[in-house]
Amino acid sequence: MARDGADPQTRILEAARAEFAAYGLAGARIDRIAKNAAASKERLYAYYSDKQQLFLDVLELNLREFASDAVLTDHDVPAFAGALFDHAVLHGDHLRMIDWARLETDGTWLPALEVMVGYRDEQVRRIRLAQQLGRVDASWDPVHLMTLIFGVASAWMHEPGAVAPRGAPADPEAVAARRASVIGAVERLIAPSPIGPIN
Amino acid sequence: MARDGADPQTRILEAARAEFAAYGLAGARIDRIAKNAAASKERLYAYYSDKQQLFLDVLELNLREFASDAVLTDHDVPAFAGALFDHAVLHGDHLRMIDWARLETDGTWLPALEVMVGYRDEQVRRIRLAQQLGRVDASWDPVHLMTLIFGVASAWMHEPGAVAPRGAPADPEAVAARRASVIGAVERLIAPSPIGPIN
DNA sequence: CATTCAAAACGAACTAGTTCGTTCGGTTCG
DNA sequence: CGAACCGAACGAACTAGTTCGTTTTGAATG
Repeated sequence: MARDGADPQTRILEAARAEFAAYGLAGARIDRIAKNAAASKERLYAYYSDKQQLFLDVLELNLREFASDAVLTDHDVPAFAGALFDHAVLHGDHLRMIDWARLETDGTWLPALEVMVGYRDEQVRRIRLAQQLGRVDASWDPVHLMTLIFGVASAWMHEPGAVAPRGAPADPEAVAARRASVIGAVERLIAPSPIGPIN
Repeated sequence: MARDGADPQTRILEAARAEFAAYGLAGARIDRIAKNAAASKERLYAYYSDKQQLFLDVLELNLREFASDAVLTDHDVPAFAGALFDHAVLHGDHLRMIDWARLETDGTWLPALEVMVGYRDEQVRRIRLAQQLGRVDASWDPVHLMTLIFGVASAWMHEPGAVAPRGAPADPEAVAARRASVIGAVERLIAPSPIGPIN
């Protein structure tokens, strides 16, 4: 499954990534991680103190990749939403991992959580700048708008009706249509002065 | 925890509701459910065939309550979003339960899923009607819009940054502000012909 | 009102299986 | 040689589900 030429530590982390995303912290099996990593449990526990620590390491890694992948640039908020959507589609595991963490932990992410908070604050700052530049309606609370954009971009991943039976077929045409809807929605959200004076 | 005067079967179901919402299917403990229900395991297994069946029963119950609680009426889509938001705030357990089910099952909800699909289809139908009445921009694919509205209404529950440490303080003022943002967002989403001809 | 009796419920122990984390002898490789 | 690694096994803890003897309930009956 994951017998890359990489060193065992990396192979284990990579296998853990898939395992935790699929089954969560409680459902993940250490034996399965070791097996899929083509490594021994002895090695796994040589590198990671215990199951939960491995879980948190995986979570932090995912969040770092996410935070460096989907960034608000050029004050283009719709494009940002598109990037969020793309990341969610391409790395569905990351979204699942965040959900697992939210559900299974009592808030002791500490290291991983800081990554998320720092990322969030930075994007909020950029939204505020976009507002000053007139690209985003100034009446929005930027923190609220940020949350709403996340909600819109990940709407399809949390859709209760869409129970893609473990690994969606991911019809490219449907995905493109959804992406367009997300971007269109965000454009409507940020449109300046929808009622107020015409510039 | 839940020693209502009700019969054991109901007490068990109620205790299971809290247990599964908090810990999920894998994390829930049968012993804990029985204890909190002030019932014996012997009774639990007399009423429910096994753990997963109990989980699915709880899920279906939650979905039914949800489906009868948040309904699109009077072609008022923003009010519908408000109702969704209110339900999510008041019954955070239901949202958690849906997330658990999405993450922990391979799609074998069958009974519970039909409730959700039926509900979803009905609301989509009403959105389509609202479009015909000019209350919602006709250029929206109603299914897409439905998903987006769900995403907006539940944005705060899926917010990765907001790690309300198990049972949020739920500052009423902040909740009201979030509710207003959700409704405002949906109003912007559905506003007819933002660019097209002026009727 | 008192008695009876079967169903419902309790509680505690038990079975059988699973899983984390550890240990250890053997093997490869630098 | 020694460090890294594997594979296999093991112990301890935990947990779903079962069993069984006892107690409570509640309705019918005399």
